[in-house]
Amino acid sequence: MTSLLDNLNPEQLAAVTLPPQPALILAGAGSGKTRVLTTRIAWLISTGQTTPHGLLAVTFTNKAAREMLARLSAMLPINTRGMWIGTFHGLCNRLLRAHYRDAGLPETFQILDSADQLAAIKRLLKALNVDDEKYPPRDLQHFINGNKEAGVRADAAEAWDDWTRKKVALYAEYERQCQKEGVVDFAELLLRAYELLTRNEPLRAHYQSRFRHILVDEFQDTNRLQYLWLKLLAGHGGAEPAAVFAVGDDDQSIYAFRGADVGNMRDFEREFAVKSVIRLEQNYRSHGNILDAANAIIANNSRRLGKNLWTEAGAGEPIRLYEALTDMDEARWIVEEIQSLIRDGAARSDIALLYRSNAQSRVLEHQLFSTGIPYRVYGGLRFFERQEIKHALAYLRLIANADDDTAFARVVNFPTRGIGARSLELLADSARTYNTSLYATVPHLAGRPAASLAVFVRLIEDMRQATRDLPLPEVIDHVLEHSGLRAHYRAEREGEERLANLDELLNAGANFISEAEDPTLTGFLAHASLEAGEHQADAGQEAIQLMTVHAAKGLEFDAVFLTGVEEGLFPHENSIQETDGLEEERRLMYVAVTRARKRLYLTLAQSRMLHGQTRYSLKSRFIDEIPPQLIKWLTPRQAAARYYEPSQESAHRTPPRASSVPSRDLGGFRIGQLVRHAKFGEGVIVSAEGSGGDAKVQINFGGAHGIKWLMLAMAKLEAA
DNA sequence: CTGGTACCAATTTTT
DNA sequence: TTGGTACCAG
Repeated sequence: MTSLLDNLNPEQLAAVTLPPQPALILAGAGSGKTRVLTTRIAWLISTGQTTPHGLLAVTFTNKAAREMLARLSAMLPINTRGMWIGTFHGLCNRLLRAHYRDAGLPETFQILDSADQLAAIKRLLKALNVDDEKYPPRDLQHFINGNKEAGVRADAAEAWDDWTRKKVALYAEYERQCQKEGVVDFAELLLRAYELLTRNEPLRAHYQSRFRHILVDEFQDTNRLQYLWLKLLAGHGGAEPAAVFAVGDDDQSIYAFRGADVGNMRDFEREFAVKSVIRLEQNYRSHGNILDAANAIIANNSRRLGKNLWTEAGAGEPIRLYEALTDMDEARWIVEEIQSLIRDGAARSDIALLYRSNAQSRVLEHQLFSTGIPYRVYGGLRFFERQEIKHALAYLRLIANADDDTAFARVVNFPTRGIGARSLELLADSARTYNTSLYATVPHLAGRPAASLAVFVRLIEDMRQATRDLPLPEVIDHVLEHSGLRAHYRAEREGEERLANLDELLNAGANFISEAEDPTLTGFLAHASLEAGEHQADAGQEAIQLMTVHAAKGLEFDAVFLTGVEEGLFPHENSIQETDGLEEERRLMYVAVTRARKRLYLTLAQSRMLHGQTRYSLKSRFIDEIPPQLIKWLTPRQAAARYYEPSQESAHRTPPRASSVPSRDLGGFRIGQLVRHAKFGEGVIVSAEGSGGDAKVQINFGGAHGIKWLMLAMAKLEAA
């Protein structure tokens, strides 16, 4: 029993053994957060304070939930199956399945992923003849999800102008459509579960008395609705509220753009009158210099809950900084450095290349590829998002729930069976008149298109009959064969991979029934929506790891190359306009830096190809926020000066694409040159117009002043 | 219904 | 530059 608590540091121990009361654990990067969370659960159970049945633990990703379960089984000889440990969406799905009638849903309700939701919205706009220029489907999707995540239904949504009123009306129409089809989107899972518990007193009382302990991971990433859901489930304000154990790090909140609200941490502290705030600041991951840099960067943010990382490990190596001329040079240099790291015995999978935006990966990939270094890029399409898989799932969904119009529309003519846009329009109109689903409307239709539609409906009916009593993998196999999907991809020139993926779907089905708690077709379909597949699989593979900084959250590597550390890129130029955008970028920088265990490289390029044109940028302000003594410049100081400066040093260098820049009389200045302006400070000349006395130059001064056009004659520039 | 082409926009993303 | 989408001809 005590062995459970061995090797915890004092703060971790304090957190794990807190009495049952609201607690907020501020867990810094690499401070053993998951360990504290799982040990807390194990401790609660092994000391008899609760049973596996009496607690609920919630995470954001399936990966985190799985890891928690795995660690828990290693700590305690209990069967974790059936425990309420999972993602917000997974747990809400479970709740809604168990009480589908009370929630007003069909037993086999389907879950729309984001792409399905968008398709459903487009279909709705078409059916209602709405101008999708004025109401872009994407905006509407954002509007609907934003409202749902704030806990606001269409009938409660406020509108001050016609445009918003129309959006609210469309939101209401969308709700109706989903209800009719028996489908729920991701946000709906949460909102529906929340409303179920709000309205159904006995049910609420049941779960409130059952879950006496609620543990929340990554609390800083919760949105408003998730917070309300937790508050409700905890019985906050009641006589015997559950003990909510919230773990998070406000400095690692990087998902505000998708609704995460760090404010929930403060609200939690206040509303739950949290007495125990525990800071986990001892870091077990990185060397001192890296932590010092991270601390220094994040100290520039205001409104922090406050935290400073430290380590017992030594200072370690300095942070290496390399400034290249172009993005290609940057990539070339990185790859050379990687080769030398590998020569020195580094494992490829312990080296990561991080970037702010996905577009940056191309150059890096190109260089790695041509050098023959194995690499892996994270963040592409996931298994259940592939076209052929979505098609197969659509057939399965129709078998489970024929009213699912999104699934219907997806495969009614795939493989092609002569059902064109005309017929579908006709069908959709009819469906509107009868207020039935597309599928159910088919028998009402007359004429030629009706015949081919009827054949399709017949096909689905036959498949449903034939698979009624088959085990899941055989159901899938039957559908693949009889839908014509296999034949279609067999005939396609490059269909081999798709065929292989379809076979993989069979395996997924087989795995599912051997492991799942709900081994039904409906269960499998929910699984496919909620767990689209691993972005972060094959971590053990011997390859260099490439990913965005966002995707790297939670991971760690011996050596990290953070690339493109430039104004405009990181911090991203768009973020400057957003409220608190810069602070979120800084948190992102903090996350990036704290991924490194031993060695951190920051790299940047003076010019970079972006959107088909060359862009010139300055080094990121975040570099200036790192104490200079922690940094080792790998670029000689004079080389860090701009190559296009008319100095002897750079005279022998070939300015890239010099010939493509039209030569103009810019009074001795050149495009790309670093200059100083009396008021705006340092900047790079990005482009120019006119020449001689009329010459105007566009200068990128970085975030504070941005990009400006100036009359050369007036600006009194000097070379910096 | 397929294939071509013209146009546009272009962070970050889990469920 | 790239990728996605939207529209038109065959």
